[in-house]
Amino acid sequence: MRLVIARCSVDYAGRLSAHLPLATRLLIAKADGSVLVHSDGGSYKPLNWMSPPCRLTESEGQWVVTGKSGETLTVHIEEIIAEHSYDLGVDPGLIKDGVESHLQELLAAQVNVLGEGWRLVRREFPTPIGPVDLMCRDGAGVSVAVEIKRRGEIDGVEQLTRYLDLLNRDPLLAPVHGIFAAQEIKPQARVLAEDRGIRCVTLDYDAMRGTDTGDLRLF
Amino acid sequence: MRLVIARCSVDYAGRLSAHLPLATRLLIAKADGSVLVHSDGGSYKPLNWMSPPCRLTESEGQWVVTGKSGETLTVHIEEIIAEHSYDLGVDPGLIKDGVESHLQELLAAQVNVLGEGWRLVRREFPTPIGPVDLMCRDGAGVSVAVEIKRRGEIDGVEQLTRYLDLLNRDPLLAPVHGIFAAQEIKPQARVLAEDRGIRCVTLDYDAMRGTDTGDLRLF
DNA sequence: TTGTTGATTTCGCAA
DNA sequence: TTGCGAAGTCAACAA
Repeated sequence: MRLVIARCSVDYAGRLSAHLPLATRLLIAKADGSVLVHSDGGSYKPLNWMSPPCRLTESEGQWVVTGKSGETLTVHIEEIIAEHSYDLGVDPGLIKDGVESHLQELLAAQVNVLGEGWRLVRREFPTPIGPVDLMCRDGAGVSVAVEIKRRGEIDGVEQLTRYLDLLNRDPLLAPVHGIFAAQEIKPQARVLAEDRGIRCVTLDYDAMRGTDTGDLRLF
Repeated sequence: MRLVIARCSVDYAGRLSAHLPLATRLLIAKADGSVLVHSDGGSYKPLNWMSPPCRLTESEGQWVVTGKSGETLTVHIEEIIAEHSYDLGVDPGLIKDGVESHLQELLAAQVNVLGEGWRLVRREFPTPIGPVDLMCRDGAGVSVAVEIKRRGEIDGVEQLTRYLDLLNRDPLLAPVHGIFAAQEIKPQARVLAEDRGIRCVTLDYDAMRGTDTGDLRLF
């Protein structure tokens, strides 16, 4: 990995065009040929960059990085303030815990929190337009399709609506009710869901993780 | 901006939990307190990070970065291989050209390419659930709502469908037809749109930009 | 290889 | 401040 502090201007030509006026920035050239242009602020996103696969061609006062489909990132270097190079080796990678699939696991093990006497039919219930997160039957034996999101927005309601439209054409299943479950539900999504007769449930990840899952399960 | 090359392990605890085993990495501490942990590969996204606003607390062999809502990024530093510090100043920022709003401008100036005798009623035509990108009338005077996307996916078709449902309740406008226009339309989106009687149009940004009079290429 | 979905998305605009 | 849609989104996973 090469780190260069330089006064530079940058031009990108690809799906869009972008330009950065002359200023002092950090240039990172990674081992795979990718280049990042960072300023001393903003979030983790560089001001400009080229993703791999790509190739860096260096000439006097200019870097040209060419991407697979012809995009180019051109860095005009006015002055190099510092330059360092290090061998980092391959990174062992990130281990995550607490994403949407975990929510699905937890709720699948605790469908009783949706209502008295509910049971899980199956996770990832298949339909021609994709799998329903959870298929349940409520206390009265009525089918309920559950869509689980970390953040509940309109798209999720539309997705569940398409599933329900389809599932309700199956006389063996119909009527199929719907539940939209998320850690956080946006007001517009809630309004749309309830307007369509879909029940909204807010999930508490920490509470679900802490709950003993065995005590109310029915088989 | 501080650049540190170090053998370190990293733990994040926030909306999710994440862990990085011991390895050599680049640590970037920006002026606003944010911290980025980069490896020598991947894309522009760091392995782990903390977005501003946040605060970096340093102690012997350990950085603790605390975010506004209590998330923490903890970097356990085993060995510092190199450390540099630079004053970059404030960046003048990025200038972009070629995004969705430009597509809308271009098509608004060339609605005749959608059909003989078409005219623009207005851009950003207001409805209670948000503005329609373009409202037109075709050669026969029938209203047509146009939704423009850079990438046409199912969400965009759903969005246009909601507009059409609403607009067709207005007897002064009805019947209102729909056009889904994008630089690239996903097959599923095309099928759904055409199933609902919405016409799909693929836009060529370069051709539209190069055209004065509107010989837009339709595929 | 292609397509679809989630994300500690981030970012920008408007109400 | 909040909400919502766009992004050069990226990245993981399935078909």
